[in-house]
Amino acid sequence: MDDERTAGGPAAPDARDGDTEQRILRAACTVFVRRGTAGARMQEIAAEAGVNQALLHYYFRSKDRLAAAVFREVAGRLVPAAMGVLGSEAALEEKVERFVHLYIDTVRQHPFLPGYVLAELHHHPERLTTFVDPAAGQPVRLAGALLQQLGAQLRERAAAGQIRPIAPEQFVANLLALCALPFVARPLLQAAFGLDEAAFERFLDERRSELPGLILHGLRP
Amino acid sequence: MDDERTAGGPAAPDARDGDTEQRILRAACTVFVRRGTAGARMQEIAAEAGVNQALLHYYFRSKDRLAAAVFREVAGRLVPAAMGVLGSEAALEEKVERFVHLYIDTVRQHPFLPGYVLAELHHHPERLTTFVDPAAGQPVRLAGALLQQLGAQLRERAAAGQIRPIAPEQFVANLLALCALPFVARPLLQAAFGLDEAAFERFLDERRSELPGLILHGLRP
DNA sequence: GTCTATATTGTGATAGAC
DNA sequence: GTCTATCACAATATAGAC
Repeated sequence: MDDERTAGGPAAPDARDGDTEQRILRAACTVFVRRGTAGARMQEIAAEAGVNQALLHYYFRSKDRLAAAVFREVAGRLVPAAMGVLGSEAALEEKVERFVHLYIDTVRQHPFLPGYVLAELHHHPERLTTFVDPAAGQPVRLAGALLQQLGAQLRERAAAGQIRPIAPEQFVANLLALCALPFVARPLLQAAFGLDEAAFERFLDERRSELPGLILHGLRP
Repeated sequence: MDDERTAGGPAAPDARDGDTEQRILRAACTVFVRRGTAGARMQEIAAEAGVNQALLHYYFRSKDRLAAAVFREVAGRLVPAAMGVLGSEAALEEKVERFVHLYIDTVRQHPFLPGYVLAELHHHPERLTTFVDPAAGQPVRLAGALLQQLGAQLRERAAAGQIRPIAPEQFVANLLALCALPFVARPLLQAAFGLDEAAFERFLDERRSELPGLILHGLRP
């Protein structure tokens, strides 16, 4: 189960790919996301990385610093991309579809990621500083430019009679909710609906194609 | 912050209301929901209950058994009620509105509850047996009667041209998503939208009144 | 039933050889 | 940089007096 190795660069001295710090960080991501921060064990991370526990402290000093590094790593993947979509110049329909597809396609490969990020923010709100714009001290301007731009877009459409008025905060919350919850609640849904892994994947496929239409229909006047 | 006491029954011998086992269980709920199972400490629970740590083991034997009791307790509050609404004989519009109001009104008093339940199901899927119908071995018949009844209702409406067709699984997932996520993602939303506690409460008010309409509009043909 | 004291791990972290 | 060995303490669990 461990110690699987890639083809291996020709000059790899000990048959383990990548430099050690990266391997440890990747292993830590796996374990922290799987077990949660409080449930993760340094020993399990070391084993997953194929090194011993002392090296973890050599590179990251303490479990808490390693946890912070992990959070930056995994949250940094999705959040900026998602905000990029919402803050782009695209039309509303385009934004919704791109957001849904980006979110589901990305998270599918790491199903426990949303649950980890959200739980971590509950237990360690200070990690929000990860997203803070150093200049403004504001969480990466979702509160600022993005929300305002989106709000203007929604008001325009409403004024033209194309959609019903909706606050941009509610709009973003709906989008996030409909995309994220199937992953966060996966064990519950699989049991309640009686779905095995394959059936759940089909459930996600169906969602991916139907959500954009559903969201936009909900806004029609 | 602790040791607050009620008016007190006249025959209360040591001025602490309720019997000890109940006090411990309630304290355990508070701490487990706040910290998560792995992060909860027996000592903190003992302090919260106003007793010492040994009593926890006297009544519940081990941390794991206490955790199981807590999960039964808190999950047992909401899940059956929500399923009762969805499985009732009411019309679709009625079901949606009652579900949204029930969910938001109930969870508002325990904001971290959904996050706890969902995280717990990730880390301890075996707790799903809490919901298992002892007879059928099926998770409390959401997979069975309820889902079928709801599916029939949705198909009828679609056949009458009143809504677009939708699988009952997707419908339930949407309902749960739109209600639960604001609580699960509360720290993120508050920061991203720049809302203090009072503003977030208003955000929830708005959601409570707008969600039913939004959900039903999303289904129109 | 409830307490104090203590046993017994588990777990993050460090020292020091190589 | 990487390892083995070990420390120090936190946390669950138990023993036994009252």
